Amino acid sequence: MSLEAEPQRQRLEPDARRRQILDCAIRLFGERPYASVSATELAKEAGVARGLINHYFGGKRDLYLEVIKAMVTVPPPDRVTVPDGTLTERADAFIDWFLTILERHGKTWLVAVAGGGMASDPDVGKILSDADDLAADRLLEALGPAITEEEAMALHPMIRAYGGLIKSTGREWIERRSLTREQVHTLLTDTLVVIVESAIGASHTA
Amino acid sequence: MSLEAEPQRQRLEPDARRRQILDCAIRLFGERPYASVSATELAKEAGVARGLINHYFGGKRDLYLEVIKAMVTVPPPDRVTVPDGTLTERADAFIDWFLTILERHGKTWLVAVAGGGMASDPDVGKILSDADDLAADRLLEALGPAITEEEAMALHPMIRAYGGLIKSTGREWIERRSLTREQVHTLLTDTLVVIVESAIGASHTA
DNA sequence: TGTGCTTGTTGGCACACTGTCAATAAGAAT
DNA sequence: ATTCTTATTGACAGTGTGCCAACAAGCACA
Repeated sequence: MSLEAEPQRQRLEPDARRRQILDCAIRLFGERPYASVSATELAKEAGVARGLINHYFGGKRDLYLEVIKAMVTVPPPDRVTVPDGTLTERADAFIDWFLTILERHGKTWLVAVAGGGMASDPDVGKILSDADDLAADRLLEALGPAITEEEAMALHPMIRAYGGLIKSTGREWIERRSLTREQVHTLLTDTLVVIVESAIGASHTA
Repeated sequence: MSLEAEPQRQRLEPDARRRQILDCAIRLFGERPYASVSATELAKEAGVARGLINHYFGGKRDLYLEVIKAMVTVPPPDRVTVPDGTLTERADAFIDWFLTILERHGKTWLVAVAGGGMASDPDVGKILSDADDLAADRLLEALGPAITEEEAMALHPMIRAYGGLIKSTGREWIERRSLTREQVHTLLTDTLVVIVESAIGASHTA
């Protein structure tokens, strides 16, 4: 007796449907660990048949890879960092910018960098590793002309490692609330400067 | 026709059987990620019925928690670190000792600290977090009387975060082989000294 | 040596989850 | 109104897991 009975099924453009499922997956995987989110629940939450997930993404696992990829791609490549200044000033500015965007997307970012709980998975590890590479490049770029090209090459793996410090420090700040933003800022800036100066000094003497 | 037909079933002491299954689980979970190791395979590998795993550990998940717990408990509480010397010397000695034991148990350690691929799981996270706490305590203790009790309190979360740097740096060294032991040694020592001095300096002025 | 008992051990049952795929119908084109 | 494309569905088969009653290995006792 309804005037406009909604059709049982709603046809959407493949891209739209794919995006809808992906958004729903990002939300659910952001709240609970991978294993505790069933494809059935995911489909129900998205108001879709479970088979559609396999149709669009191949499988639950593949969908999860997309989620992680979307999560680690969060930070936009802003360029608000000062283009000149001493190494310390540059590092300071970069960390400050990063902490600001971390203050917003912090929760999501933490889930992502933890691998969502599957860091040992080769494919997941690859995604996270690539994200680390990109982040390291961004950071080295932000430090600007203070370092040469070959110095950047040598620094790259160290900055990758430094990324681990960023993550754990961020976790202490956002999740455990055991550090203030000022403490985090100081710690990350100081260590970054030391790492860069130490490595550059070593490369100069070598 | 066998002279001494082995009995189909072999009765073991509960502790022995439990240890046997746990050892087997440590080996398998150390090689492949959690999801790809089935309880069936685990039981077959251990030469036991699958039901026995549930009987002794409750479930595959609970067994996994035991494995992680066993893995992160690897580092023995040695006391070879120099009891006196400057902060830099102490840090240097500690890092050197740590890198040496890491050279042996490195592979296992990396699997463990990555959460084996389930870091987002609350229970797994708790185990890793406790391990981080213990490691931070050990490190602060190794730095010795150079820092006071309340300084150690304030430093604790920072050292926890520093643990993240240790992990990522160790991964670059052991897994990716993008850094040499000397580079790792220098990086970790320098950053540790800076973190401690910076925090202590701040607490002195405060 | 034979018998009974304790309990470590087994195999099968029921349930949940996942990937696959042919059948279905929503929506545009005619 | 009808046809056609294809997004969408529901069911099926396979696999993994927790649970539990039945079984027997090894010890104690007569």
